[in-house]
Amino acid sequence: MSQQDTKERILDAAEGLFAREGFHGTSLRAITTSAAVNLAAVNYHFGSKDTLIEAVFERRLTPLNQLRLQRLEDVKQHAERIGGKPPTRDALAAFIEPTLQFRNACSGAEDFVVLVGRSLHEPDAALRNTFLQLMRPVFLCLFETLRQSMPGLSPNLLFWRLQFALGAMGHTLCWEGQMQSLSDLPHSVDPAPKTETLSDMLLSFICSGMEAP
Amino acid sequence: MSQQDTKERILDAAEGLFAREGFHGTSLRAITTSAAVNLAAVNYHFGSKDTLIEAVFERRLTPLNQLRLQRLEDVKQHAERIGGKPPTRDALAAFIEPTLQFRNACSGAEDFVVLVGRSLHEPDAALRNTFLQLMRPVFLCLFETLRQSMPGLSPNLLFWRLQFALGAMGHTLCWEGQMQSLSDLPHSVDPAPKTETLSDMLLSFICSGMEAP
DNA sequence: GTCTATAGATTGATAGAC
DNA sequence: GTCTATCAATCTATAGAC
Repeated sequence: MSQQDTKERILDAAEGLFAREGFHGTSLRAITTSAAVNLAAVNYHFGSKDTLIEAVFERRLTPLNQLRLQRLEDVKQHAERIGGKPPTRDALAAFIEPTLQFRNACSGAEDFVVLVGRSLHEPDAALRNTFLQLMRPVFLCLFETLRQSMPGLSPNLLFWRLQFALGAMGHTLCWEGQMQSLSDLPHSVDPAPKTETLSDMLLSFICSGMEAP
Repeated sequence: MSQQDTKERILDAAEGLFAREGFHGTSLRAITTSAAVNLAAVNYHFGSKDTLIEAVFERRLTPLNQLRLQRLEDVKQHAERIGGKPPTRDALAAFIEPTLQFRNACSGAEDFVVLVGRSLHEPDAALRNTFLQLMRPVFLCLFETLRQSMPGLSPNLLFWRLQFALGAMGHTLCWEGQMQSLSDLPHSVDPAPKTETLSDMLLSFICSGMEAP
C-alpha cells in the first residue's frame, strides 16, 4: 500500500466518521480501524487529531470554494457587461448550487457535505474557526455581490438575512445525510428529494427571504 | 446545602457547559467543579450523564413548549372565530417569539437557547432523538396550523420550507450565544441586536420564504 | 446526601524494532 | 512507512465510610 493510499484512506474514513459521529465522538482507533490502517499512521502522516480534521476540511473545501468564487465572479461580470445589477437569485445560486451538487461529484462527498452543514454549529471553537477561516473569502465575496444586487438593503439587515440563509442551508446539508426525525407526518413527504428539486426549493425560500419587504 | 439546591446547581452548570462545549466535550468533572458539588452527586441524583442531559432539556423545554402550544391554539381559535385562515406570520410568531424571548425569562436561559439551537445538528443520535421527541407535538401542531394558513401549498413543499425555517432559527439561536466569526465585515453590523429587533428580522425572512411563489 | 477512593475502560500520542 | 507495545492522562461510574 503506497503512502498516497494510506493518507487518502485515512482522510476518507475520518470524513465519514466525523460527519456521522462528530469530532469528539470519533476516536483515532475508530478511524484507523475503518480505514484498515495502523493506529500510528494518523500521527505519522498528519501529526495529530486536530491537524487531521484540518486536512479533511481543506481537501474538499478548497476546490469547492474555488468553484463558488468562480461562479460569483461570472455573475458579477455578466452584470457589468449588460450594465445592470447582479440578480439576487443568481448570486445565491452561485453559492448554494455547487454545494448541493458537490454531493454527487465524488464518492464520500455526501459525508463531507454533512460535515460542512454541521460545522457552523460545532461547539469546539478551534475547529469552528478552522472552518470559518476557510470560508471567509467566499462569504465576503457573496456579501459584496449581494450588496450590489440589493443596494437598498442596509448592510446590517443584509448581514442578518445572510445568516438566516446560511442556517437554512446548513440544516439542509445535515438533513441530506441521515437526519431521520420529524418526517413521519400524516402527509406524504419526500425525505430525500432529487438534488435539483431540493436546490430549487431552498433557493426559492432563501431568495424570497432575502428580498422580504 | 439542600438536595434541591444541589440538583439545581448541577442542572445550571450542565446547561451552560453543554451549550458552550458540547455534550461530548463536557466531562462530569467539569460540571461538578463548576457547580461546586461532589463528583458522585451527578450519578446519585440523575443516574448517568445521559439522563442528566435529558433532565436539562426537560426542565426548560416543557414549559417553553407549553407556551408555544398555547399561542398556536390562540391563533387557531381566533381564526375560527372570525371564520378565516390563521395568518402565516402569526402561526410562525407563536413558535419563534417565545423561544427568543425565553432568553430574558430567567438566568441561564441564554445558555439553554444556544443548546436548543445546536440540538438539531447534534451528532449523537440518541441525544438528538431525545430532543426531537420533546419537540414533536409542537412541530406537528405548527405544521397543521400552517396547513390551514396556506392550503394551496403541497404538504411536501410545506414540510421542506418548515425545515429551512427551523435551520434559520436554530442558527440564530446559536449565534446569540457567542458565535463570533464572520461579523468583522467592512460595514457596520450589529452583532447583538435587541431581542425584538432580531425576532422581527427573522420572522420577516421566514415568513417571506414560506410564502414564496 | 455527601464524601473519598478507586475500579475499569478508553483516549491521544510516542518510542523503538523491523 | 509500518508495525507492536505501551505510557500517561482522562473518562464514567460505583463501592463503602461517614
